[in-house]
This record gives sequence, C-alpha cells and structure tokens, in this order.
Amino acid sequence: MRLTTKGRYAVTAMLDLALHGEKKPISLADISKRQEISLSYLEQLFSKLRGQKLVTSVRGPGGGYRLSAPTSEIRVADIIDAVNESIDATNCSGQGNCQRGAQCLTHHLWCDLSQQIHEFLSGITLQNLIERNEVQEIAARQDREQAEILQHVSA
Amino acid sequence: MRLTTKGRYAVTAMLDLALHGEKKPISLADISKRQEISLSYLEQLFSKLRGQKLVTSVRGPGGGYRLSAPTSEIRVADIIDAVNESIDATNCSGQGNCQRGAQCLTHHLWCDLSQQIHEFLSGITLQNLIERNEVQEIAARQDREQAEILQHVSA
DNA sequence: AAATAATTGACTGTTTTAGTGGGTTTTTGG
DNA sequence: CCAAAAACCCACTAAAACAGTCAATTATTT
Repeated sequence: MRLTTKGRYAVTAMLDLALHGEKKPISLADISKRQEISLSYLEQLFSKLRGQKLVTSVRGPGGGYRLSAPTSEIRVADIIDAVNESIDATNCSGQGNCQRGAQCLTHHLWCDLSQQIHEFLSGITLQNLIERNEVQEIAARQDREQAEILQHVSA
Repeated sequence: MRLTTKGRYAVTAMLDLALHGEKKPISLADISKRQEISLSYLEQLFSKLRGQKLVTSVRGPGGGYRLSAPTSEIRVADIIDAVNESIDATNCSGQGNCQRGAQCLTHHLWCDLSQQIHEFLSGITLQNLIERNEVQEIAARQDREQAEILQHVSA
C-alpha cells in the first residue's frame, strides 16, 4: 500500500478546485501557485484525473479545469484511486494467492485493514472537507498570500 | 505512508513465532521455510525487532528468537513501527509545516487518517490473531507442508 | 571440535517517486 | 487575425526505497 505525495497532491489540488472553481474553470498554473505543486507534476496528475472523469478540461485562454460532479459526490478515495495509489494493503492485491497459491498467515489482517481505510476515505467527500473550519482558514490564508504576491508583481 | 512487504513480513514472522515458540526459541531458518521469507531478509528484520525489544535472542544450537512479551501485549502497530514503516500518512510527519511552515490544505485529513489506521492496528494483538479461525487453519496447513518436506528429505 | 545459529555490514538490481523539459494543439481576447 | 494562454503529450532523470544477496564473525551447545 502506498500513500505518498502523489495521492496527497491529487486530493489537495482537487480541493483547491472545489474551493475556487465554482464559476470559471481554474488553470493548473493557479493551483500550482496556491498549493506550491510543480506545474508539470500537476499536468501528470490531472491527466489521470481526467481519464477517470473526475474533472473536465477547457482549452485556450481563460480555460482550465472543472470538477465534473458536485463536491458532495466526489469522495477522497476516488481521487486517490484515480492517480494509481492503490488503497489495497495486501501483497496479493486481495487475491489470496500470497503463498504458493494459498493465503499467507496474515492475509486476512491486511484485507481487514484495506477495508477499514477504504471505508474511511470513501466516507469523506470534497464537500465534507470544505465544511471544515481548518480548511476554510487555510484556504483564506492562501488567498491572502497570493493577493500579496500579485501586488508585488504589479508594483 | 508505506505498508509494503517489509512490514507484512515482520508481522507474519512475529505471528509465526507466537504460534510455534511457546516452549523453545525458534530459529529464523524455521520461519524462513514455513513462511517462505528469505533468511537474510529475516535477519535484517529481526535485528530491528530486537532493537525495539519485541524479541529476545538465544545464540548457538537450539537457539533462536522468543517473543519478549506475552502475545496479548504485542500489538501489530508496534511491529510495523519497529521495522521503520511509519503509519503516519502526513507528508510533514505530523508537524504541520507542510507548506512554508504552515499547514497545507489537507493536513488535517491525513492526520485523521493516520490516527484511524493507528487505532485499528493498535487494537489488534498477536493473541487476537492467533484466536482467529483462518489463522489456525493456515498455520495447520503450513505445518503439514513442512512435515511433508521433511519426509521427502529423509526418504 | 563441530555444528548451529545469531550478528554484522557491505553490496546490488529493480521499482517508484517526484519531478524536469520540450514540444504540440486548441482556443480566445484584443 | 494572431499572439498568448492554456491544456495536452512524451521522453527523460536523479534520488530514494524496496527487496534481497553475500560473506564473514561471534557465541553457544552437544
């Protein structure tokens, strides 16, 4: 099982989209600045997210990405799955052939753990995250910081 | 966060020890055969398990490893920790400095997830695993298989 | 003395991560 | 119409971790 920056970045970027993309599509360049994730890396991630139909894209100036479903219907588990970070904790991908075709001694333990994690992350939608106070506060801070940077540039 | 064969092997080996090591110490060679884990790799793992005082060692013929506590007091989470597979799902090791000293947008989510997993794996002891039917059955199968191999060798 | 088993440490091939860089296409605001 | 904005696509890479091997040494017991 893996949960690395890849999955974390994907969820963070999707949450950024949920917070800012109500009206117009949001460019990866914007997300890159706000969340401090490299643009090229975001492109890779969004290629997968688009493949799994979690977002839709609009090309050209003023374009960017949109969520392809309401925030209350996009679950964290879906996002992590989309970027190929399996939530599966078993070695045999749940097949039960971990020891010469049969189950290894701890097979059931990892199955139970996988299910536990999956239930937890499936129970959390982007909407749930938006409603949290900490998320609101951090988002506000990030918006302030970006506004300051824009001032510096224009000055 | 990572959960790979390293952590899985460690738990499997410890469970093997719990199942077979009631009277005499168990050699890594035995565990290696039963659980099909390379001996050299087991040596690495047990070096760490010993460092965390989860097992004690006895050198020389008839030696091997013993659990250093009753099976009901060794939790799966302890074993995974011991082999350096952090159960922490955050990028900042829980420090909250994921974005230029402040918290990133999804910091709390990963904290919650970490806690969830930790609680789950802390709630399971080796004794709990032993008491499961599937574990008993798989252990019995492994003992049978090893007995057959011994017959082949002597024949 | 010989065999057993832990202990130690260096070394290695492979995979994944976390990117970078360069180019192409599509679209639109001016 | 056209230059710029943005998605899209592909190849490449350094570093780390994983999963393991190999060889040598030390301690203990029969």
